Amino acid sequence: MATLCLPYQLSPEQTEKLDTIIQRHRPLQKRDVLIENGEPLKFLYAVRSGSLKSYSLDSHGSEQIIDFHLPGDLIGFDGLIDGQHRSFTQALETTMLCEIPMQSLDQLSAELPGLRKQLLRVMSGELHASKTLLGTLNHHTAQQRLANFIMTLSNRFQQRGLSSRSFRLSMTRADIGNYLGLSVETISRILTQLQQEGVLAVQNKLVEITDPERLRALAS
Amino acid sequence: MATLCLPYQLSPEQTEKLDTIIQRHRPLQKRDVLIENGEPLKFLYAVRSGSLKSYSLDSHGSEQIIDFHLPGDLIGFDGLIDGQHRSFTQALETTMLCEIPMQSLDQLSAELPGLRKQLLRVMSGELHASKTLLGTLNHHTAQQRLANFIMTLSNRFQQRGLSSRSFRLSMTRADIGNYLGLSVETISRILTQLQQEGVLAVQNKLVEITDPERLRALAS
DNA sequence: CAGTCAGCTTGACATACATCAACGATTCGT
DNA sequence: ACGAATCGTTGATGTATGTCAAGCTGACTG
Repeated sequence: MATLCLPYQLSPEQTEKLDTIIQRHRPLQKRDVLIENGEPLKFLYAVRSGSLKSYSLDSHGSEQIIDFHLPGDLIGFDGLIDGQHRSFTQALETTMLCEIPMQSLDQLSAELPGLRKQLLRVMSGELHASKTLLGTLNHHTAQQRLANFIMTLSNRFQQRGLSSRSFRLSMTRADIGNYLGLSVETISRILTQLQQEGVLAVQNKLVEITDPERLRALAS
Repeated sequence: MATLCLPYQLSPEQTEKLDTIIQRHRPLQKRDVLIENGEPLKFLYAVRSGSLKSYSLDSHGSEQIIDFHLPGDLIGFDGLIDGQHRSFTQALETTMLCEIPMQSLDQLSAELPGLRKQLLRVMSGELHASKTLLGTLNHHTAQQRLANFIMTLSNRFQQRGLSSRSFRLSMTRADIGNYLGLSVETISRILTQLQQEGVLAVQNKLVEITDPERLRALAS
């Protein structure tokens, strides 16, 4: 089960130890809330299938989407700072999770240097991704942002052994817009535009990348 | 020395152990480059005085500022993912640093659970700050972004026991603009505007917050 | 199976900010 | 201490993207 939930390079011995602390979580339905802001951090979660979004609420109570979580992702790192989750996390579709008790994880990471490094590596990777995204959003046009978003999804699916050419956008256009700092209308317009240019084939939630090379070029 | 470089709650015993591995680094002058992209990650650095900026170069070779580092900050976490620094880091003024060998830190963190937690906490905090900033930049006007930037600096200075009311902007207007995704001209215009409204008193690099309440209101 | 509603698309118009340009103010190096 | 370069300010103009409005489509529900 550990290999399903934490698909990283660990020795068989380490995997076995991990298995003893990882639990299966009940499946979530679309719109189910996994984590509420301010909740004590008792578990990290690993996505087995499905997807989720994390968001915070600003002073006016409107959603600010921080991240989308795909199969293989770990959820909850932002709460390590003070033992409280710092955002809401909600399922975008039917979703299966593993649940990893923080306390056991901490104990185990004392014994296993490999696990310790792995955890740091995952966090470091998230940090880097987040900072890169910042740069991307700051200095790019709407088209570049969206192209970049789709490339990033494609890459993440590929890393998990799923199709990088065609996939389902489980989030709404509004979610994408919110995440990229663009309006729904702009997302919609650019998707049709990319389709007209032969870069994508879009059919509702389904996206096929018909010209990966040009998409990559647009994303830079 | 450890207390200077890593001003976190650690026991005297832990502090003493840390002291044995922390080294003083030669002072940097303005524009000196501390870290080059792709360099192997041998040390983490802690800022004792002065300030630095981290940036990456996009495909056209132009700078994307990722972060500013103030006294008390730790530099280098984004490199843990694969043992390579993922950005350039350059001094904005004369700057004093401590240098912490990664290898010793790793060994030490196996012994000291408190240190391990502290490291995770720092990274988690950075992750949270970075994701919050993302939300801020995406959904706010130029004025709100700049107000937020100045509030954030103010808070960070306060945490380090420095004045939160007046401080020096060691980075150029262009740096601020780059970081916030705005043009130099916009930064300049909004600074004069905030001054006219009596929120700030700006004199070249020196900023005094004359109406913290209104600044906070603008930043939200 | 029909009605409803959330999600998506498309068009017309408004605006915040970028860009271009010129000039003033500091800082830096010799 | 001087000249040169970098940095900062201000004004005029352009444009990408937001906002408003209307209609369309697909999905869930009773």
